[in-house]
This record gives sequence, C-alpha cells and structure tokens, in this order.
Amino acid sequence: MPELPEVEIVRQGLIQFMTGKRIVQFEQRRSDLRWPLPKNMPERIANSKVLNILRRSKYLLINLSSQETMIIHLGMSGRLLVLKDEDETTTNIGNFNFSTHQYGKHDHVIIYLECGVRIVYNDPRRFGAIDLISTKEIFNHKWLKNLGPEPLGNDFYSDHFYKNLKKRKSSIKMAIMDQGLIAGLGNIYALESLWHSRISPLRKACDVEKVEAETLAIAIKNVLSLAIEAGGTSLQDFRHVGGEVGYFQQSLKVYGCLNQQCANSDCLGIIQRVKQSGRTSYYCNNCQT
DNA sequence: CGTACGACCTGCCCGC
DNA sequence: TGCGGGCAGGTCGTAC
Repeated sequence: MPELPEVEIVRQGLIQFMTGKRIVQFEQRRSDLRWPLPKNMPERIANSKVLNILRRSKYLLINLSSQETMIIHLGMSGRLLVLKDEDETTTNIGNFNFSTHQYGKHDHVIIYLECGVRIVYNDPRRFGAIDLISTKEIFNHKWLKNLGPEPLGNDFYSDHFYKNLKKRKSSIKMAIMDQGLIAGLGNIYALESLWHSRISPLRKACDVEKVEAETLAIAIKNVLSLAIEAGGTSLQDFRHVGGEVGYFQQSLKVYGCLNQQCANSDCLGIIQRVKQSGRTSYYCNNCQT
C-alpha cells in the first residue's frame, strides 16, 4: 500500500508524538510479521528515547538514544496509529498510566511512550517488517544498502537515471519500480509519473530517449511532492497516524481509471488496463507512446 | 548480473 | 446465503 508519499506522511505524523519521548514498553502481540521480530527487541529498546525519525525509500528509521535504529516497513497493509489516553480507566505500566484498550487481531505491536501515548502497528496481511540495527550501521542494513537514489533528494540526477534506463531490457514501468534504480515508487506513482510524461508503461526502458528521461524524472518529483502535500493516497488501507485519509486519490489521472476518458484535455484516448509482471498497469493508449 | 515469476498473508468483492 | 476465484499499495528467493 504505502509508497514513498504515504510513508513520508506517517513519518511527519510520528515526529510530533515520538520525538524526545521515552519508550516505556515494546509489546509484541505476535512474534513475527513478515519475518520474526528481532531478538530481545523489548529489552533492547525499553527506556531509550526517540531522538529523531527519518525515511529512506519506504522505510521508516527511528533513531533511539540506545544508539540503535528501529526500521519499520509497512508492507502492503501496514498502519501506524497514535492512541492518546484520555479515558478514565487506566492500567499501570511502570510509573505510567495507560487506559485500557481493546486491541484488534491485527494490532501486532504496541509501542508505549511516556505521557500515555501509544503507537499501534496494525497490519492485516503482515507483509510489513520491523528490525533493529546499530545506528552507525544503518545504511549497511540489507534492506537499505542496495536502494537507488531518493527521487526527492539531491543525488537523483536525470543523466544518471537515463544511463541506467539504457541498460534495462525490461519495460520502463518495471524499471522505475525497481528500488535499486530509483527508491520509493510503487505501482500507483510509477503509473501516474508515466502518464504525466506521456510515456507508455509498456515501452522498453532502453528505448526511452534522453529528453523523455528528463521529463520522467521531473514528473516523478512532481507527482511525489504533490502527493505528500495532499496527505497521500488512501485507496483502502492507508491512514495518517491519527486515522485521517489522504486526498491524492482525487488527483490520480490513470491508476484505477479503466475505461475513463484520458484526463489530458487535448486527448480523446480511453484508459486501458494490462498486466505487467503480475501487476496491473493503467495507461492511455493514445497519448502515452 | 538482469529478468521473470511464485511465494508470502488476509480481506474484500464479484459471479454463480 | 455460501463458496470459489481474483484482486490489492511490496519485497524476497529462486530459476533461467
């Protein structure tokens, strides 16, 4: 579910509740998500303070005063929700009071912070993952070390992007969803970026011209930036940490728009749907070539 | 090494 | 109403 913009929205939401706060307890309501949770996770992070929260691609990086970093990936259906305790009934955890709360069966991990705030990790499909690693080793972590440049960062250059596309025999759509080539795009934003660039997702990556690669690089930055400004895309599962939806689905031009007229005002095309490597693609077969 | 595909999981929606 | 099939924002391991 969550692509770069949604993870960024979650990060911005978590910052205000977690930064500078002490973790009083880490509760595992099951011992595995996609993989087993790290050994001794509760003991290793208990009593540490949250220094800051960063994002790399679709991963959240929570830096702790214990000199370790918690890495969280939301998979397809993961959510992080903030629970604030303003109820009457409370239970003591250490020196802190938390109201009693009915957890759902997909509430897998609860992070208890001082001041009665809890962060709930909910993930029906359990494709998400959590790990803990020494902060100074963070970018050697196997999940992070092979990621390509951040499209909104300073080291995403369109000439390098173009040269990498030239090496690929796969479709342009599969190429830009390859996290090693460029980090953070998923199915929705890959297709939206291609629509704005008027490039067909079916085109071979190596056939994309230099000027088109430049257009695509700009479109990717614009689409991601606008999606973040709109609070992300909430098709089904995605929510902000306070439960709010994002509004970028109103700005989607092709994703999910099967049989609709192309949103380009000078185009009379109809949006098509096709499978590419098992994933659904949408595109206009008139203006996207 | 690049590429393609199945696997991992649950819930929901559709058609019969 | 119930059941089976297909679908969903992602990533990894394996086989060519």
